[in-house]
Amino acid sequence: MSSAVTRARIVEIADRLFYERGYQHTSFADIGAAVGLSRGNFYYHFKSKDSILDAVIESRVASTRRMLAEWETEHDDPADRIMRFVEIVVTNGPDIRAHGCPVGTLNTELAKLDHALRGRARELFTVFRTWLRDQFALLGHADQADDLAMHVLTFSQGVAVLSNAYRDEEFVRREVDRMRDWLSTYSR
Amino acid sequence: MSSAVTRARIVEIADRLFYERGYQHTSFADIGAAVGLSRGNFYYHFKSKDSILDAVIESRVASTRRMLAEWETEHDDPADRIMRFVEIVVTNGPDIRAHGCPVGTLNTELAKLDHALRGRARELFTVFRTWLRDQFALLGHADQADDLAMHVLTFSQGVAVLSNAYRDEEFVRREVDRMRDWLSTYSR
DNA sequence: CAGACCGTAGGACAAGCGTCCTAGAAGATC
DNA sequence: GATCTTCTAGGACGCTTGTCCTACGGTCTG
Repeated sequence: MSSAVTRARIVEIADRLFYERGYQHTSFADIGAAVGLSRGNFYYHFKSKDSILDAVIESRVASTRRMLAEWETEHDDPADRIMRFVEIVVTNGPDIRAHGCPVGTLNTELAKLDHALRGRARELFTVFRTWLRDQFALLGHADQADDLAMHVLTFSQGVAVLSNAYRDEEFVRREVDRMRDWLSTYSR
Repeated sequence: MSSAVTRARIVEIADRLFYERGYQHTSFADIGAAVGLSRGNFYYHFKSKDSILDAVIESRVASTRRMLAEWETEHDDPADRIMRFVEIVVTNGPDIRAHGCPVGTLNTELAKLDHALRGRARELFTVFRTWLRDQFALLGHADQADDLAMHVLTFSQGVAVLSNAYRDEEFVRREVDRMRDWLSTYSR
């Protein structure tokens, strides 16, 4: 099979495993078994575990950008776009209850490891942050847009951690409602 | 040295290392080196790594209860007590920026590992949750006390994750201010 | 002083890890 | 069809992990 295709499959599966079990707790052998490749053969595609992580982060950044761009075409009102983000914790509820937020948990893990790719992982937050900032600016709050963006991120991370700990769907719904009320005071 | 004293020292040091570097990433050898004991000798005090974790969680639960009891003697107004909790993210700012919230990150890690002690770690959240609930009940909001308690926890976890990712002190301050305003609508 | 007991040191162990190597299969090129 | 490149299998390597064992130095009891 072509190298590019195999590489993409490795990244896709590593992405899922890193999310579900964490980076440290996912071994070369795990990825190899899931992809259907021998462990040693990995070295042809990726020279180290870190380089797989790097590719996974890059892939996540790209797909996040795609998703946000799509939301912009689907909603004209920036407030609707922001709510679309807020509701991720409902839309992806089952995954988040089981494994937390992909962005938050990766950042938390890499911070503990003092990992070289910590900075790259933070970019994932920044993609959302700048996008949210832009939406608040469009709503006429350019002066405090970044602050409001960070507040929305704070909400989503808090909900993710606690819904993961308690596996409580109702709690998520109540927090989303609260967020909707808060957001309405910043809408047109 | 007496067994009880050594045991307590192991727990104390393991507690710190688990917080700073994560559970998985802390080895028997690490703890041994930090305590000043040979690796093998550990088996005299703890029969497994999990049993150390269990002791660490127990110790954290106990010290959290002590702290909360102390806050009750220091503040008569439940709103002041809640603010004392809210301000943890400022008081322990440097640690949280460096290593996240001890409770949140442990729960997140154990969830990924699908670890047997996940439930015990959740107790740490519950200690805060029930205490906050009691404070809101004292403020006359018994009907929605648990919901409000969870909202405060959501705030603290969200702030912890993001201040850890961005190492941003100003952000924390702004979120605490926002929380203070929100809380004032529930005070007497 | 003799013996029992508590705490320790240090290494053996099997397994798993990330990394690396080599030989061969598969496929493309001429 | 021969040759060269691309991809793969499978295992060796050195290291670290959690676990376990045995033998030694202290301390206290009779």
